Amino acid sequence: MSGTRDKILEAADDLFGQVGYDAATTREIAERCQVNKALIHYHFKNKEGLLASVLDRYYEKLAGTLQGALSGQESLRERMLRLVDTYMDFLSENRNFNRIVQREASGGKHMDRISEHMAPLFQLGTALIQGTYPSTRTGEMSATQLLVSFFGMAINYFTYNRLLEQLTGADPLSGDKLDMRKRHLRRMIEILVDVIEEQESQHVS
Amino acid sequence: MSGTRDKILEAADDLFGQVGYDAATTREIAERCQVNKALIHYHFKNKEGLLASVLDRYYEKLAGTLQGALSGQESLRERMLRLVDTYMDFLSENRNFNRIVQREASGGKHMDRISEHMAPLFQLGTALIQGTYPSTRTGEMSATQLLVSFFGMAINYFTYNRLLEQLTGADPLSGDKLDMRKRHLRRMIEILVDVIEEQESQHVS
Amino acid sequence: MSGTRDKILEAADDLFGQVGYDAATTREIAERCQVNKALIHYHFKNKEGLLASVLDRYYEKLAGTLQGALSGQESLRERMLRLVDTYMDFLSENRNFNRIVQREASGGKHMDRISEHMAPLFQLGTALIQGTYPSTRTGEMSATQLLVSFFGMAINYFTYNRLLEQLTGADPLSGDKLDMRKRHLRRMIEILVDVIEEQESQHVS
Amino acid sequence: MSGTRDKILEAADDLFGQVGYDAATTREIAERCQVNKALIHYHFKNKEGLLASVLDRYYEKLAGTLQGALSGQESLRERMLRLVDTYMDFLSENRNFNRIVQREASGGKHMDRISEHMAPLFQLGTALIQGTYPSTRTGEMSATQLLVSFFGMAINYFTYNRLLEQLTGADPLSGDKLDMRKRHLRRMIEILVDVIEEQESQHVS
DNA sequence: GATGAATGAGCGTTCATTCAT
DNA sequence: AATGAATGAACGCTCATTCAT
Repeated sequence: MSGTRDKILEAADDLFGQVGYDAATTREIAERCQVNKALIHYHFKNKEGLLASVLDRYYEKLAGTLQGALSGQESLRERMLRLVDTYMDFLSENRNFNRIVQREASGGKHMDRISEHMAPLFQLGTALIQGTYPSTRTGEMSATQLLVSFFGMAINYFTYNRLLEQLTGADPLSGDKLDMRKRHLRRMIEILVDVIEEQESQHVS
Repeated sequence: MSGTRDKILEAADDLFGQVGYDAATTREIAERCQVNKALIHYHFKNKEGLLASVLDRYYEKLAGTLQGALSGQESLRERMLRLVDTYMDFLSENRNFNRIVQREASGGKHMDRISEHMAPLFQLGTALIQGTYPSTRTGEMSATQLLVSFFGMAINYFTYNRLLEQLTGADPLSGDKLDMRKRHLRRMIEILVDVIEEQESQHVS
Repeated sequence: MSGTRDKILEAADDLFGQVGYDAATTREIAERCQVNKALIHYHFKNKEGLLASVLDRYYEKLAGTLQGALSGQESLRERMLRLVDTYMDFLSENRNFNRIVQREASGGKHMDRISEHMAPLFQLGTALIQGTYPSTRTGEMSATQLLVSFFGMAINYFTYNRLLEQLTGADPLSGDKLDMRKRHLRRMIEILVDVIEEQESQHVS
Repeated sequence: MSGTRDKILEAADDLFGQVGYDAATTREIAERCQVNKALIHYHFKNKEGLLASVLDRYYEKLAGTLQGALSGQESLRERMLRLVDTYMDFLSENRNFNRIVQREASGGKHMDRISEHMAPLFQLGTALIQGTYPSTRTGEMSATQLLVSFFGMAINYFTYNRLLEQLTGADPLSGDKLDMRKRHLRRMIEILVDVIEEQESQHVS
């Protein structure tokens, strides 16, 4: 049993989340989990491999979580409402995830690795929407445009939580505030699905 | 004449945008603009001071741009439609801006400086919306929630443009694609303002 | 085996002695002992830590040496005569010691560390003298005044040895000249102990 | 009128005294006297030239002071008593002098310059003593030995004033304490001149 | 005399990584 | 699986000094 590997992963996850990949040092990671510095390279080959493992772990968890939310027999509207909740919960419970991904996705050498992880999730989403609503295949309200928007709405609440905290004086990640945000996003879903369904009826005719 | 200062700013802007603040080195910045390494510290005191100057320059430009878009006698709806266009153009013409800000806003030591810059812009936005639509003072469709959402929709298109490129096979930042995104966002504005105005009429009664 | 640590200490000792702490560079220390520059920081954390270790080593040696000289059953006069010899031998055999200490004791950031090392030695000396000759507790011939004087007589011969060399044309640190200096200091001891014992007899009456 | 030159000298004197030649930077010297950094090189050629000027100024002052004390028709004993007072006053009024000299005399590249300054003063002293007391030409109580001793007694009180302050809890450079030290040194003169005069009478016979 | 900009060398320090044990 | 020592490259930064104006 290699509890060491997990301890390193945990520490790296924390430090990457707090200061970013480049500012994080193997020395501090090793110190945080009380492990010899050289062991990081023994277990993960190098610093990049460590980040890859951290990301892999997250996307594995995320894929499972989202799949669970998307499956089922309810209407797409219902499943999307559930998805938003699930995703917000995931971001809330794994705050380092968004911190790491937002940073590395904004350019730099790890951008592609993240793209690779997200592509199948994104494609699953567009396929699902387009399957139900053919009118979303193209145009200004295409599934792609909608997904990017929803993705942005969800993620940015976490990315700029410090700004929001400063502006509102309250912790945006507390249970209350997070619930309000989830209500907002569900409302957005309702509004947009209404719009799409109306557009769909015109599209068919 | 202090063209040197500007040359350094330009180079730093580029490198910060490409690899991030931490991965950027003063040595490479100096090389890129053919300037002595020590001059960076002469003109900006610090690597941190250099980032601060880069950010200041952007937020100065942005504040001017947004103010121009928000002023005028048209309805708020009109002004918001114009604002979205203006903001998207700004992000398109200053692509490093989003790269730098997204990274540094996701935690780390420069988060607060960014918050300080964005706070007044954000407050201006909420004040404007709440002034016209009192029903947006609280609740799931509050001005704050709406602003975070719009901000996220706009920004994320740029943040994940590489993912979109990979998925669609086309450059999301080309004129065509960018116009489509702007149309999407304007449509979102129309939809939401409709919703708010209806909600407003009920709120008054 | 940590011979590396000692090699670094030796080289640092030499260079600090020759050019002073500030003018000494870690790079040259590393070169002198054929050791990787980074190892200095691995073993001593800091350039400051390196100086601290150099000083500690000296004061440890010195404390042992002086304790050996002061112990015994002979009269204080005898022990002081022996002490002077021992101290002069120590300074002669560890010439960098005086060079380093004189420089750093003359103000600057390491002054306090040196004071801390010397304080117990100094206090031991005064206690010993005052114990034997109560009349030296205060006044112009107090133990403190006498110790400072003797300390100065001994040290300055080394500090200004280059001046003396220039004036006399001979090496003041050669065996002959050093012996003469030791005879001078012993004679000073004899003279002053005579004075103190006479003063003591008047003091008692 | 070049008040600038003097302002620089003053600032350099202070900083050299506080942190030493190597740790002092031209930038801080320039800042302290509100003068452009480049002007230091205009007025003093380089940093070494600045130290040379600082030292020259001191030794000029010192030579005048000592000459005044040594001249006169009184006995050598009287003149030496006066000299000790004068010298201690000089050290007290020019505390940076001793700080700078002790540091640079302890090895390093400025040692020789200091030796050159001190040699004539030292030779004057030995000539004077040997002229009056021929028995001090050689031996353990030679004029040279005596001068080194007195020099050391005087100087070391200032060099180790911080240690003394820590040990006694009082400022050794206050008027009271300084007077006591001067009394001690005068007493030492009396004692030693007595010894020499006795030795002299035996030497003649 | 005085200044702001510029320079090249070098500073102490830290990095990810390797290696022998 | 684990460790302490070692490595070479590079880091941000500061230095004394120069130069054109």
